[in-house]
Amino acid sequence: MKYKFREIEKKWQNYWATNQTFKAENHAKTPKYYVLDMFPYPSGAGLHVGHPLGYIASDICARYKRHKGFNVLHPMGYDSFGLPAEQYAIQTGQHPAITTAANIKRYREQLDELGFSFDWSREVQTSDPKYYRWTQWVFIQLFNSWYNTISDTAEPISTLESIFEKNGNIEVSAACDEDTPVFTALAWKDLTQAEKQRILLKYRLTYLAEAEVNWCPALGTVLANDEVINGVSERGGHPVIRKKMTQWMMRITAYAQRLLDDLATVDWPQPLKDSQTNWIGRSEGASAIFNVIPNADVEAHETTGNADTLETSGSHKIAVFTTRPDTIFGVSFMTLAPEHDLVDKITTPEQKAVVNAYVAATAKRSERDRLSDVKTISGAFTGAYAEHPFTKARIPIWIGDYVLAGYGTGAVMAVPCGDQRDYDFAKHFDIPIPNIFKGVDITEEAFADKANTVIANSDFLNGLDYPKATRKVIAELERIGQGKGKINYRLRDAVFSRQRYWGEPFPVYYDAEGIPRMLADQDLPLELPEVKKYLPTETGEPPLGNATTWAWDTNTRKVVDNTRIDHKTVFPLELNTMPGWAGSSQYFNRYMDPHNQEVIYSKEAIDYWEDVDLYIGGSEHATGHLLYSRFWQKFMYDRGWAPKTEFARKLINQGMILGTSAIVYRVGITLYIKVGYSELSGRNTTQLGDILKVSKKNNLYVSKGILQEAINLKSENLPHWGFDQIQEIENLGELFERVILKYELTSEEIDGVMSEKYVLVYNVTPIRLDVNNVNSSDEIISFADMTNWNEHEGAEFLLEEGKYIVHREVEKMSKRWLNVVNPDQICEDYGADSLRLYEMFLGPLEQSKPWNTAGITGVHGFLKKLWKLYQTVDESTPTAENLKTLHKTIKKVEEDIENFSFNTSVATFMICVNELTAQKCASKAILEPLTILVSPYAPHIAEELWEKLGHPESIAYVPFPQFEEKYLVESTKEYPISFNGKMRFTLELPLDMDKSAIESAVMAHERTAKYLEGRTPKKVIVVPGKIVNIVG
RNA sequence: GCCGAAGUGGCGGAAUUGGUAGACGCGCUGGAUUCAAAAUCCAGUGGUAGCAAUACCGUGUGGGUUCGAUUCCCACCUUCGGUACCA
Repeated sequence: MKYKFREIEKKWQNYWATNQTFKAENHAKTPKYYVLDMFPYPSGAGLHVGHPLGYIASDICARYKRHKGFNVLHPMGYDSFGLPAEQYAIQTGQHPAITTAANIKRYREQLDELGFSFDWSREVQTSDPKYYRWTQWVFIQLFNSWYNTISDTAEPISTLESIFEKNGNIEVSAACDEDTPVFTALAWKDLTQAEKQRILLKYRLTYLAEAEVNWCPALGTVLANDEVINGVSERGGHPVIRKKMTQWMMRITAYAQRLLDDLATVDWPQPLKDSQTNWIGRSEGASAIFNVIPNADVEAHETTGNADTLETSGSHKIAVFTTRPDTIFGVSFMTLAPEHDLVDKITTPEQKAVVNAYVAATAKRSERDRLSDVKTISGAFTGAYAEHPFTKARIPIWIGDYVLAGYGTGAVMAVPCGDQRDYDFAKHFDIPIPNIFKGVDITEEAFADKANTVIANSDFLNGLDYPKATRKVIAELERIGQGKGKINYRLRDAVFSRQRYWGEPFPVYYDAEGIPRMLADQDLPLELPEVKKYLPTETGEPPLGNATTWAWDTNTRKVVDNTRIDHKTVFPLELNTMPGWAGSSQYFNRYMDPHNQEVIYSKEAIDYWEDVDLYIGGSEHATGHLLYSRFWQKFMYDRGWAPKTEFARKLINQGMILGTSAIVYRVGITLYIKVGYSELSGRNTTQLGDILKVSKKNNLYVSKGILQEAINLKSENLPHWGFDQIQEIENLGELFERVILKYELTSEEIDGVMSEKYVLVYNVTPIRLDVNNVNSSDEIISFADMTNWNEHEGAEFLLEEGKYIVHREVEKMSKRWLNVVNPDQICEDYGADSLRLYEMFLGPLEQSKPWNTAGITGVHGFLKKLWKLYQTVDESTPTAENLKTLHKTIKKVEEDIENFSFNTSVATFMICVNELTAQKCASKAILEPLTILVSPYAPHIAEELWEKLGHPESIAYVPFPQFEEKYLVESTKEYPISFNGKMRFTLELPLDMDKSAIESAVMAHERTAKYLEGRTPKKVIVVPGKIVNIVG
């Protein structure tokens, strides 16, 4: 009988669905096991063969654990809020819910085709009001909580209010805004309700704050850092400015230390833990306060300003954070970030113009742009001076964009002798560089070697090393009240507002005083309103500003028409929506009890399932989803809603499956670009005509626009570009994927820059061939005969329009690159079981590897052989050989699954089937357990064979075969006999033979004599059971 | 720059408490079957030399430890991923 995989697979997929084979119960006598995949965003493109990799691995684990007697929870759902659906809505007017539903339907079909053992009865969709009701609920709980840094836990805000009533906030130690005032109980009682709320907002775990964002006025939205390139928006090229906007924030920084510490408790990949550690960025040091020396001119100037600044003028303090407090006597200036609040207040009238110009210039640049341009030193002197806390010396205060507003206090005490950035700044602006290191030359560069530091010229620190000096100076700073030891984190509170339509609405309205108020739990969900258009409003409000029914009636507790807003009982609702990570930060817990309408999940459910035993997903979520989820989980734990502080015990990052793109380059006009040697570092071995990949690594970006412009010029008119132009062409949006470079000159010195090179750029409009349909691209119709483009790698074609080169590149699968391989077609041609096996067989799960459809015939052939093996099954007693093959396989497969080494177990299956076929094994006693072994990997064929073996019920819960050592016990060993470490021949000897007996047996062998050529061996190494090595 | 991962046949990869390098599969070569093809089956397949037995070389490069190194140590090169004026 033929292996009709299509029929078999359909049959069992229907069986599983009809019988709800994989429905998990929230209770069982057996232990629980929770296997989770990172749920997908249902994109319009559907799945490609790379997507299911992790799902297949997790499905194997889930099925294996069922055989092992665990109660397995293996759910799936969709992270269905997101940008693509919204963009599609903007373009077509189609409601995102409609596109999303269609995409989910398509995803579901594709997933079902692959035979996953998901418990679909627990499906969640983040854009479903029944789901996001609970996202909103968590938000409310965060709002109603504060972080007590003494108990180191989140507590209900009501506890804080009662403390305020009794004692004010003097005794309170909490994660709160920097500008929180100190008050007594008496003062608290005198405050109005609104004032009290404003204070409480400074403590809440989610709060409103002015955050600096990339604002694009033309698009009317905030852009993420990676959506801004060279100060303009990636799409449309509109100018982007840095702007402060009121945004919802998450006080994740309250959890920084715990997020760091608890990494030690989870079994996650080290690289992922490292990225989280870096992201949190803990550094130890000290904070120090420098007093600004009052300046009469500034104060005179300020009196003309508003009254607010007047009361604080004259007593400005600059707080800095430093990891090197021991170098405090080396301070020769201070630098503030251009955005620093004090800049305006301390700048002298003479310097005002210069400073304002500099601040304005910096504001125009995006943060990313600033960071990418580290070579240019710029800054301005404020005219103000600060007083050194110890020497009382006058220290000039500068502003410079090398100081970032968002890190530390946005101000640094500059120690040019000990920090290269300060050193460069000092050199550039001719600021003195005092040396405070003993026996160190600082004429060329700063000295930053902590380990070899001996402090000099530093009063009470003289002669001390780094740790001693640090301790001493911190003690001194504390004594004079101008500083203390401090731990600083790079982690910032997360902006939680998005000016988007397709996201969770905040369950928030604003009262008459503009204070945010939460909806009551029972009023949730607050559903997304209908809007006529999905773009920002003309006044620059987020898309929800277009909704006409978007006001909250506190009497009826219903959403009502905006016209009814009276700020008495009807109030405006929040217009922002939540970011993508909101919905994914709790879904793993919601799966435990997904249909609960009373609570987010029942206590029984979460006490039973506790946490995820195995979480599989991509490493791109290392610092986003996984950090935010850990934060939410800790919060839920603190408030008693979750029994575990970490939601996932073990995590595996599956690698990417890469596609092979076919790219045709048209070799266009040559163009001269001067490239600094540094831009091509490491590539000085490039040969004439090499195809050089343009990437971050060599920092040479060439924009389409510039090339097209240049192509229109004749070579003699080409501009002689200098470094400024190079700077300009870096970072431009539309990047070429490849540039074919040809070196013309080796080196030259221009403008004092060493080793510059002229590079002849042959280019180059890469044309991509659709690897699935080479003939489809009109542009390269000339290549129509290249159906087997693989063979044309590197081939050059001379056509009328010019010269073309064909190139293959392995890269991420993407619709855009035309290199996507569709799993549907594979399932059609070879079956889901083949696809599952093949994806596992490709290589280690964690590794990225290229896809090559041709190879699937190997595993498909294996399945056919397996099928054949079962054609004549009998009740015969298995031979010792049969049993050995089987138990060897059981052992290896079991080990492999436990180690997530799926590729090697597929190889083991192949060996097993090859051996059993050779042995002509037909024994049911062998084939029955083999079916179970294979079933997690190739479930359809396993079910079918199981049925053929006479079992009416599904194989899914049949116990895993028990490995028995006794079948593998050997009496002899094929000893490799080596001479000087080189294996020459093998010799079969009894395993129980002792060392000396082995030695004499080997020495007596005729071939030993041959290799010794009459010499007496110096030494004979015998490792019983392993090897014999004769040293001659 | 910093942090991390990795370099093994034509390709994907296997083997690590140091013990027969290249399992398994793809591809390729030859053969069987077929009118032919597909499919299937058999044999071979790291490189060099040789009819062969066999010899030498071989796990990014250079050293080292060891009877023995893909595995351990030192230095370096390359590729990939992340991150970056973090004070």
